[in-house]
Amino acid sequence: MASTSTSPRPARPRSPRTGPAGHGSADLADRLHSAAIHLLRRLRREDDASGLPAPQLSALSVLVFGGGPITLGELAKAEQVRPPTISKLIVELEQRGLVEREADSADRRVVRVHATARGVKVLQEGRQRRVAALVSSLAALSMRDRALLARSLPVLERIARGAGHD
Amino acid sequence: MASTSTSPRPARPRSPRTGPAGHGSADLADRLHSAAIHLLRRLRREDDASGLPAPQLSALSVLVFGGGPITLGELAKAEQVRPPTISKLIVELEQRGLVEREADSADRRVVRVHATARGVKVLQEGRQRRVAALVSSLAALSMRDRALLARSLPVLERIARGAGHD
DNA sequence: ATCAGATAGTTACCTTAGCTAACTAATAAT
DNA sequence: ATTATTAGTTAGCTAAGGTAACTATCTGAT
Repeated sequence: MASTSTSPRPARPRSPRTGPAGHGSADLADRLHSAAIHLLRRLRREDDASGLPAPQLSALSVLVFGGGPITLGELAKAEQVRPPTISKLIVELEQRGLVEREADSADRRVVRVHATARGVKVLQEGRQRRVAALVSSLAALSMRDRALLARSLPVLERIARGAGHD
Repeated sequence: MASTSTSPRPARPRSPRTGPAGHGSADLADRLHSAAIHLLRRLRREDDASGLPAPQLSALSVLVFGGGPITLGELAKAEQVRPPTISKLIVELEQRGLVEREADSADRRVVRVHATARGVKVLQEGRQRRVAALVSSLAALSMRDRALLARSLPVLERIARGAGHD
């Protein structure tokens, strides 16, 4: 059957809730919100098969691909969470042997963290495991839909980061 | 400056992590995952300003827009979570006076829930509050980007629901 | 040189979301 | 009637997120 993507929106696609009006930024925002919730719920379940929880994976990937050790404060900012949240998160990653702390010689308040070799390995494996289900969904899409998604991702990423916010 | 959206992807848009290769379904999945995490984190913070937590809002909106009372099992399925999760969630919504249970006369095992008048009201207010920040981000997008996002949403929704999964 | 303020993290404590396992209660099947 | 199945709940776990209050260090005035 025809993919739903190319038609702009057939009244109410299939979601049980489309919001009040059905068009405009509010509706868009609402559906985006809902889609994000369900996407993450789905990924969380897949990932429980021995992967890392999503926030830990996310933080670890900052460490691995961010190039070099960074401070907890920088990490908190990158991950858009409060210091205590990062603090705990790092403790857990540390207990799993995936990251290590290093002291800053100049300023002894700051703590820098970097991924261990095992952290890098686990990240890559976990990433694969986690996205495997997504990949199969993506593979099931038509080329057009996949291309559409790929093109809209930068936009998505910008608003996820809070562009146009303050 | 030019919006980043229309160009497919300028090497590394601005995210500190783009993944290993930088193309293919795995990369797409990875970035989608990351975007969803950050989007929800952002919304959670906005919403704490007196709104409901995201999962509660999501469940409530199923009740409000789903048309008529539904059983906990159906709700669990709609929300893609396990029964105990829904059970607790409903308890909380109930304590806030936003939903009510009703017994099924035919089968006394099942519990149906429906939103109260207050539930409907709170949903609408909460929804507005929650998406307000998103709306402002969306409003800051170019028309092209917004249209792009709108077109890709049905695809996003499908994969969020697990299409092509099993 | 000291002492007030700012900054980086941590600790303690709370709420919520999600899960599995084990349970109760009710219905369906043999 | 007994057994099996189904709907929800309870108990107990892990983890993410937050605020408030704390320690430790650094910076800047005086």
